[in-house]
Amino acid sequence: MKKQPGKPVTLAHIAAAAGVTPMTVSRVINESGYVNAATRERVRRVAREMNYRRNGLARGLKRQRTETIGLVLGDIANPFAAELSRGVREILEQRGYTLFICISEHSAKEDVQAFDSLADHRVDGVIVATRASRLGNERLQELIDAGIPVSLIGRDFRHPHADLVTADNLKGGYEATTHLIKLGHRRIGFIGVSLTKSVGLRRFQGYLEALNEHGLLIDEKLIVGNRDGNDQMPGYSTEEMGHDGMTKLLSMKKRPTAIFARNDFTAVGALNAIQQAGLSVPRDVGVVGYDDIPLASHTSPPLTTVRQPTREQGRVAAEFLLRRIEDGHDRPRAEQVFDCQLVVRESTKSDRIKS
Amino acid sequence: MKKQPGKPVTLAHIAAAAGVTPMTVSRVINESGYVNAATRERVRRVAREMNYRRNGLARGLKRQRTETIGLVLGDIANPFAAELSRGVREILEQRGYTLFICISEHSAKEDVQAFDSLADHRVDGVIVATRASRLGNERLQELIDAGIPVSLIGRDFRHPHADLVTADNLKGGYEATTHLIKLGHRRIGFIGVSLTKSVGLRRFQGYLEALNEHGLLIDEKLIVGNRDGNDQMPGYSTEEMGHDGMTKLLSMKKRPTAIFARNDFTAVGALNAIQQAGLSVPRDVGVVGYDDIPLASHTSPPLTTVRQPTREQGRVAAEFLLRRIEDGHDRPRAEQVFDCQLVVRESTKSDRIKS
DNA sequence: CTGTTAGCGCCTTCAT
DNA sequence: ATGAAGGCGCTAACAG
Repeated sequence: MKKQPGKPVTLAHIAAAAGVTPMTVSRVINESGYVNAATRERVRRVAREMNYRRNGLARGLKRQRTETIGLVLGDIANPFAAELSRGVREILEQRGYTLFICISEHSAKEDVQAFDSLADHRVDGVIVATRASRLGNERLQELIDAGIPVSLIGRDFRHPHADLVTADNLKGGYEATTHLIKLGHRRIGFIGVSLTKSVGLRRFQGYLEALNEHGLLIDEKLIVGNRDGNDQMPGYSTEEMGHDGMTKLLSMKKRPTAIFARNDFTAVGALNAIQQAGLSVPRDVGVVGYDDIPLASHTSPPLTTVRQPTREQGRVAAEFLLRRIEDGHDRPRAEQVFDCQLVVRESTKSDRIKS
Repeated sequence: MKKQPGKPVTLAHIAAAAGVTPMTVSRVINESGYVNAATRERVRRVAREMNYRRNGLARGLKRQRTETIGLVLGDIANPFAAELSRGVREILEQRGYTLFICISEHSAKEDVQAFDSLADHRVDGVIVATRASRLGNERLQELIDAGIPVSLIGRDFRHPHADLVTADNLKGGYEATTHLIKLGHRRIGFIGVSLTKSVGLRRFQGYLEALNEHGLLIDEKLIVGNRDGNDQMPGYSTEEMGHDGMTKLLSMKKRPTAIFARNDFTAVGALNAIQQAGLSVPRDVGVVGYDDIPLASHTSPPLTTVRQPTREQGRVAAEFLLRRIEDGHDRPRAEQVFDCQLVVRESTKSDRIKS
């Protein structure tokens, strides 16, 4: 048993070099079972000298688990996704799991590819934080039925054996809009509707409900975004949507006195469009965003927004998943809905509304 | 061979159900070798009905490759990292590889963990885009020596058998600073020095060289940041550093007339600090950032910055890696340095400098 | 404390 | 066009 140059070192190589069997080496590497102290040291030394790396494929194949979790994200350039993954990692790390992230760039096809890759490589479970799609949901269904533990974050999909974590975006949208109404605004615009993103849709519904409940008419002309369902654009470029949408709203004969943007990036784009038009926030137009990204407190003026406990959602999703991995596929689904919190800053601190 | 509920379906299960041997099923699944058309259809149907998913561990173990690439990123909430990963994915996808991303949160320890996880799970190669550290470099060295193909992006580490892609940050910093000097600025601040991030360090060196070469004195008081080397903060929160650094600079008796920020987030923070102080950009203070993130063209005023071909760097790193995987470990190292490009926008469009 | 046996699920090779 | 044998590298279970 001589090591070939180029081929990876195996337990057998080390065993031969140390004059023991592969099993003993395995015990040393995994620190399991009894091994004579002297033998252990010798094996350790040889393994180190030969630059041994264990083969996770063989190990996983034998043990039927890989201590590995997959996370599917739609968009990597996104403070929300980042914060989520931090929460997930926090939990996984302390439980000894490794996290592999797959990006689907908001495409259903790549979503499916990500699921397949992770399932094929036998991760012990998958956390899915991409938005729903017919294709994606179908494959997800298959995965779960095949017994792969799945935990969902903010994805509009239910299955009796998949856990779900969401934020109450409807209520968040409702509160953001109500905040503007209470400040005296009567013509409130919405920037960033899209028919495919369920999360944004919820926020929009909250906006509609608030208007309704306060007896305000819904004016379609105050609602902008890409409503044709064609929104392949990555999340971060919504600054552009905010900018363009706001510019459009400002060109109206009776422009809105305030706007609610579907997320903070959109709001920042709107902020700049307003300032470029020579108007002032919040004096001429009040602005509310959503997500409370780090930038939100550093814009000028600082942005009123709705905060959701993002990291906590990641943590809980990870905990749900680990529990499911331990308890097995039959565990009934857990669901947790998190409250959102309005964060009032300067961008709505208006005391007189121009009508 | 009856399928146990709960256990995954294997080739053997399908073979039994379809009345063939596992080998035939394997040929159908992989579309390799001759299989009778009728048999093929039958096997396909059974596989579909049983919701078969191939076991990538067994497959990889046998074939000695997984068609899988690992990407190690320091910070996920970062347009730069996002753009990089898009470039990488573009190439990998068309070549049939799957990408798994690991995040190290800018910690050397987690960097090493990521390397180990990926190596253990036998990815075919690793792309590393985290900043250098002693620990990380040591382990990287071991990986490469063990024969794992490695491609580096913007990481200050050289090895005869690892490829490297970088942007010329020194030149970029030099040109950004020279731009300000040519506009007439004489007191130019730098925000965001840190002794550990080599990339930022290069930009800073460019700043120093430009000052030197134009006969300007270097004023230490104009240089702010966390110089104690203690910068565990994630990249995106550098808005805070920009804000705080700028505030500090503005409180000086002779404040700078322009600043160069180590990246766009820092610059945005500075922008807002300036405006909160009641001053105007570029009239009172000119601002230059670095990276040309999408936000940069949507700030008010739009931000002058330095663009690097980020996605292209990802593409080239991926191409280097694939070539190395094909050619084997002995392939000599490839290195490509990309030029950066100054993008002039409103934040430096000053025609009169207040001194 | 250490070794032997066997098999995880798949695919390469050779045989039919 | 299909099957049989064997082994990738590792470890559970049992034997000594």
